[in-house]
Amino acid sequence: MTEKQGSRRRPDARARWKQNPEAVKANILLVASEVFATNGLSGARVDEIAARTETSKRMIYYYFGDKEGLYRAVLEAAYQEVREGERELNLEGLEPEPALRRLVEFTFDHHHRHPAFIRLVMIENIHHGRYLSQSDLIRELNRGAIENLEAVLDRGRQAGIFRQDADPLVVHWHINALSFFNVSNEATFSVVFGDRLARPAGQKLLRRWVADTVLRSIRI
Amino acid sequence: MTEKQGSRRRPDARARWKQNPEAVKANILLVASEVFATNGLSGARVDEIAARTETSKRMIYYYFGDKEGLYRAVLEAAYQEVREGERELNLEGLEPEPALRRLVEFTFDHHHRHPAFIRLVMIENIHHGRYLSQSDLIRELNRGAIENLEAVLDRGRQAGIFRQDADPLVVHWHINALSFFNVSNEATFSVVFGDRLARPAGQKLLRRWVADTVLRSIRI
Amino acid sequence: MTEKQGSRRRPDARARWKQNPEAVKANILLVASEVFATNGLSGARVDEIAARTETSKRMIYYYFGDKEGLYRAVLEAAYQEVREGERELNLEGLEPEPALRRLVEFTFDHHHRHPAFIRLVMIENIHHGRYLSQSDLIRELNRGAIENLEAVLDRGRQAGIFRQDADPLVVHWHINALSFFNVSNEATFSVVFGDRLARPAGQKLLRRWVADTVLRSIRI
Amino acid sequence: MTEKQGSRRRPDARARWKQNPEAVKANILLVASEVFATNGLSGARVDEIAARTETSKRMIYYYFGDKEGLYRAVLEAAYQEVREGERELNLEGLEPEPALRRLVEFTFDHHHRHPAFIRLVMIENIHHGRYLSQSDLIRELNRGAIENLEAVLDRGRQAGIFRQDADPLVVHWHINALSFFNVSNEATFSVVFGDRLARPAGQKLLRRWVADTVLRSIRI
DNA sequence: TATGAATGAGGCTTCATTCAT
DNA sequence: AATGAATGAAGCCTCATTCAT
Repeated sequence: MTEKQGSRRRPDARARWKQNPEAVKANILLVASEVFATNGLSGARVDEIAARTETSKRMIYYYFGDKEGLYRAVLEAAYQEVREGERELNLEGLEPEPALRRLVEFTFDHHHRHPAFIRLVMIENIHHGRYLSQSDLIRELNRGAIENLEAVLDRGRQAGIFRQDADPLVVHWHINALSFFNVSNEATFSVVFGDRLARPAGQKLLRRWVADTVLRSIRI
Repeated sequence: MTEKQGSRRRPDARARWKQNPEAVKANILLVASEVFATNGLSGARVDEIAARTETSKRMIYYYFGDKEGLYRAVLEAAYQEVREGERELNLEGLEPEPALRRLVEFTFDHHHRHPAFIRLVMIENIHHGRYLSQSDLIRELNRGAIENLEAVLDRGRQAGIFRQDADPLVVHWHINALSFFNVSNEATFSVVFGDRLARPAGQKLLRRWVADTVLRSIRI
Repeated sequence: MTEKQGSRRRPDARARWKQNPEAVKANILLVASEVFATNGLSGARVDEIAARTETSKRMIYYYFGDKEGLYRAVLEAAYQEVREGERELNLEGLEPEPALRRLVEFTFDHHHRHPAFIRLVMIENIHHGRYLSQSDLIRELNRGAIENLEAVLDRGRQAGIFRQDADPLVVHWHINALSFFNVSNEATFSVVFGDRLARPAGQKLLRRWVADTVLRSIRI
Repeated sequence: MTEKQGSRRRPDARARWKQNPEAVKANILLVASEVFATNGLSGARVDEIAARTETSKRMIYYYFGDKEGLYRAVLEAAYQEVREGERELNLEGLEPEPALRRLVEFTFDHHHRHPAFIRLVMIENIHHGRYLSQSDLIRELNRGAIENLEAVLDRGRQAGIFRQDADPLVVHWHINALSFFNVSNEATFSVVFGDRLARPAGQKLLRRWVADTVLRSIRI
């Protein structure tokens, strides 16, 4: 009697994925994210993605249409995941200076911990932002980032410790430029100038330098 | 008889290239640089490079071995050209602060004017600096950059206006990070946050901000 | 409980098809007929047929076995529909000449009004009549056509106005050749010689020409 | 000495084709013509064409771009070959009636002897003349056909034996319709009505019938 | 030194069909 | 009777590279 259950669902490894579209899609996205981040859009091989997946190449086309569709989905998922991480920051409870320092350090650490995301953004820039511009979702996701920062700057200005002309977009640009470059250009920078800044001590130094620099740039 | 004449009396545009290996190589490099910068290493097509060249596909293989060899040559040529531009700076004649500001502005402008070079570096980072690390030439080229900066910082320190702990490598990193990101991430940044900073007024604002920021970061 | 209600109270458009095998089959045949006529057997896509249907792809296989089975069914249905149209002609009440003229004009008009049928026959000829020859039904359907014509010719012969050697099969061939070609080759003929004969005035001209020609060919 | 020749050109079977673009292209076209005529555009397989060729699949793409490009080339070559056959007719030396009869019989025989061409035209009609309309060459080729016929009709009219209202385009249409249908619909016609008309005696009968019919249709 | 022709390996994608529920 | 998910085989095409002259 209970045997019936057994015959109804094979509990083998493959069957776990089958008939579970969300899991299959998530699995494909995860693998594709790695492969695209490692090899770029034209460098990535659909065959390699499929091979590292729990499912087949055919399902990639079933769910994502074509290679570009998969790349777009990977890009959206990456931005989404990243922005979700930022929600937990809760800068409102801190004084302006500590809040800003925390935001910088968070961004620096975050980019450092997510090189695959950084590489996807680099790749997307190689493609002139063509695929990103096709996504409405991503534009929305990023509005919030500026608003959070603006609130901190406002409080700092009212407290008389931040410059009146501090431009949230410029400060956001500033924080991201340093945090992004730290990861994106690590390879060539290390080849040319040695890896002193890439090693733990160097990263600690840079992290402090970046936070100090940003604060100095808007302090009165 | 008449055939020989025919081959001798063709001083047309194409013929000028032939029998002149250096010119042929330079022409190939110029075209390849554009194509690689636009499409990346795997995205570039040897056929497209050959078609846009004054010579034939066979010559690419003759002079550069294979696609990767051509890419390496393009990379070396790009770094070389860029570093040559920096020689004319002559910071020695200026006071430390103006000298540093000039260096920052020069770097910012330089990167802005050479997006193809920036893109080649981005592409090389996507490839983990693999091809750059094969080039001895490039490592040498860049030592000088640090030395120039170090001299300025030394003078500033001795004049008592720059921090004692100002690290030339970190300052170089800092200047480059901001100037590089400005070009490398223009596409995605504009898609997500609008192109206000990418337009002339925005670039002017950023240029000043970057110079101010760098100076503030090392001023006592 | 509430779920059962949910499934019972859905008398919407789609549900009307369900539980009614004949309607489902007819719907599939209608759609498949259009798609096969437009794209040919190998050019037609099962997915497209399914998508334009009120039901699902699975039902196509359930009712028709495979793509070829569906094509065969479409072919049979098309011939059947066409022959049914011919029943209403009632040539017996007319004198031989008017009867024959009416038959020609009817055929000409009929083919003109049923390009999808013509195209299915063209497609079947591309396939060397392979699928048609598998259908016993179709052979039967067509015997009648000859018999009708033969009766008219007999009456004309006995009246002394039609040639004694008028061969019903040849005359049938003749009528159909002209009426069929008019539709089947319209595209290429228009491309090469212009569409003068394809436009209404041209069709009127051809219709008369065809009827006249056929009559002249068997008149004494 | 003469050995040098031997070492310069390997006279084996494959080498005959190599380095001889026209021969390679002609070989591909010949094979492709058969395969497309047999299977249609979507039914034809590039792999099959390549396999039956003296060269490789790659060369098909080298010379013809893609499957459709090859199909277009086949179509053009087929029309060209057919029209070249018509040049030798020389109707000017004959009296109007014999000239017209000869033209009809020639067309009838010609279509009968070139079923592959007929099938290509059928296939092109299935595709709504889409590829034919892309060819400027083909339109030109066919103008001549009408002019030849017009000259014959003119002479007949002046001799008082042909109808004044005989329209060259309609007569051309008429001749072709019968000759074309004879080949294009042989398969389905035989399936439905038996192959009496398809066998030699039947073809002889039809050939005479067609010529008689056309002459009757324009005789005064 | 130079060129058009040639190529094999592998890339992306689509197809008719079947499975699990 | 019905459906969305799944699939293997095969389709078309492109790539970097080499050959023959």
